[in-house]
Amino acid sequence: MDDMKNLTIQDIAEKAGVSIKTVSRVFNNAPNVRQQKRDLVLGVARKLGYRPNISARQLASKRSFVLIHFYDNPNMDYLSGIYDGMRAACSEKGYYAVAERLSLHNRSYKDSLLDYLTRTPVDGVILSPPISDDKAVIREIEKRNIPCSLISPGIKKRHCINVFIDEKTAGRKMTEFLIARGHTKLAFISGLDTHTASSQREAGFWSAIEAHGLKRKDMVRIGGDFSMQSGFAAFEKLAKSKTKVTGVFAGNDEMAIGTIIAALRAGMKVPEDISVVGFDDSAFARSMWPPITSLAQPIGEMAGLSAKKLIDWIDTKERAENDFEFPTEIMVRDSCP
Amino acid sequence: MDDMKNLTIQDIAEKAGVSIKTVSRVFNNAPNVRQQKRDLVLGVARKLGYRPNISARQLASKRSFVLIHFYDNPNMDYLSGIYDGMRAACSEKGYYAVAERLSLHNRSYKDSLLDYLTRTPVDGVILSPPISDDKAVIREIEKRNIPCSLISPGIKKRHCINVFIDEKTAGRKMTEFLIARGHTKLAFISGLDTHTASSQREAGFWSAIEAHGLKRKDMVRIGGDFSMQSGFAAFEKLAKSKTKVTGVFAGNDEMAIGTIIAALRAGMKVPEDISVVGFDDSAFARSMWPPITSLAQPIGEMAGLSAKKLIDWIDTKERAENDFEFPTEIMVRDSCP
DNA sequence: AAGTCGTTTGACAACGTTGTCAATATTCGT
DNA sequence: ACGAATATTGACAACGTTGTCAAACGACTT
Repeated sequence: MDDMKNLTIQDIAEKAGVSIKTVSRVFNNAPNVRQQKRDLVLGVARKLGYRPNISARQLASKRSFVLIHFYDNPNMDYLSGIYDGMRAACSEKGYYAVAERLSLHNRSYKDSLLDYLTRTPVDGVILSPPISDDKAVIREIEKRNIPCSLISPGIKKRHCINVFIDEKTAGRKMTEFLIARGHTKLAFISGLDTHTASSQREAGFWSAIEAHGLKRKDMVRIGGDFSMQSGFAAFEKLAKSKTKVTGVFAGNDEMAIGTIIAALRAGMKVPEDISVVGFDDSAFARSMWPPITSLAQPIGEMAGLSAKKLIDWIDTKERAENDFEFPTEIMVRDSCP
Repeated sequence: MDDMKNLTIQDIAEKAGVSIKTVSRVFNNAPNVRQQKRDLVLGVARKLGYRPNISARQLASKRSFVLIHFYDNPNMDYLSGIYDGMRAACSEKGYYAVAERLSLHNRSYKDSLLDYLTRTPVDGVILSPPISDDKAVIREIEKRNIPCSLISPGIKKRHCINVFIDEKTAGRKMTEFLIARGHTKLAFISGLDTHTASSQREAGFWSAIEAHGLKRKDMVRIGGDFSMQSGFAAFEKLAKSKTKVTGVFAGNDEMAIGTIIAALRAGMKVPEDISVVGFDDSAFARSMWPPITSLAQPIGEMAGLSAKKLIDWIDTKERAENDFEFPTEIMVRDSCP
């Protein structure tokens, strides 16, 4: 079964009666090929099941056909959403999707970035929070003229593609959801300060409070770090607080889980005694008991669009648009029904 | 910064005063190169910072330098352990690590496998449970003469590399741990039946029960499916059971988490009222509250060895040994201190 | 009908490695 | 010390694609 000789551009050229260069042009969507020949070549190629050899392509064109996603936040659910979206878009265009962790805590992260970019040339880069806000990283990429797309950046960069949701509106929407459920004393558990989106969500929270005429002093603001642990700790602080909140807005699902577990341990019922909402709509939010009401962003589509626009940029060497906003949706579940 | 001309084998050959073929030999660890020249070439290459061009290498050698890990179980923690281990071993040898989900539930999974193997040639394959027990998948890989390594296979295949822990002994060890803590009425929550390792763990459980003269009727066996949900359901069944167990052995950490959450909801304290142990030592086991006592297998090392042996096999075209057993360790935490 | 200018096509040389096989060193046996 | 055998080296042609540049083709103009 191993003897199936692989087809080359040569074979297709012969069968179609054109030069190999024309076949090459067709497969690269190059301009200046008569439609008739294009169809002919495509027909022959499809019939024979030809696929261009990647290595030869890379070697000759000095392009790698690789898009890389640098991340730091190890939220697996979010990551695999991005990866899936990237891959779908990439495979459609004959590109490869790669993911690489870049630890910002690590002092030498810049070295590893450089090392990586030098070692394995990449044609395009996607950055997700918190790296999408790291100026040093962005500068290095820019310096090399590598097209770059930022997912949910705190500040949109005009020389990058920016793909995002309106974090503030989302935060506000979620808060209004709690208010609409009759909660008037709320807690907000923030994420890390390095994560700009987190503060925007918080801004949305306060804007909802204000818009609905609720009192700021009925609100409790707790600093977390996106970890389950910090959600747990947040509940402990809440329990000690004089303000008895009935609704908790956690900056992400993991902190929501921590909060719920702590509440259960303290003998409270969720959502009867306290309602909790999360953010990100992760798998755990869905499989937790009770399942957690959470704000979903179409992260797969966002990453997919990132990849697609990046590929356009690489192929045409220019960008049409820069900014792409995506809608969000509240997934209503038992933790705040 | 983009103008740094990349070094080629040619440059190294000139500086070292040898032919390009000799440089090539050195970088491929080919035999029949005098040590003196080898050192010379390596020295020059290191000084200049030369790295072989992957594409050219692939093109000329008709090898892809890619090891792929096919998985189905989407336990992110386990997966990233495998990925990290693979990557460390791969990058050391100039190989690439790729991971690809192969959904066995999906009727067309075989097609996607074929599609994948045809599209992107791979030099070696690593399969993890439950795919490491899928005869059809293994057969397809074998048919193409692609070296293959199985992680924790139910049945060891003699034409594959097998990397595993002694599941039965591990199950027994964990059970004896519970018994040593004074628990005499136990529950075992099994995983999916398709996961052979799970039944072996269970066998270990029963063998410990027998060896310690405990009564089978004091034990409750509950069928789960590795999900948090099923751990939750398991506790509900336990609560209804006439046998009041004090120790629960969950087949993996997610079920352990489900069980604990259900116990908390029912107003029980963990570990005071009921002790729970898990399996896999996942990140969630560590960050849960209480943190979960769990059995750790060195999955990263296992995957690393898989990759290393696979590469040896690819490079030398023959296998030395087949089977590699790894030790396990109980990570004692608060859920059963 | 000839000239002009863009559009389409193709010939052929890269790209940076490894494979093949012949040439040259080195070692060994006597 | 002399072949014979073996270990080491190198020249050069692949590998399958894209880049370059010139040739051929069209459609217009005049």
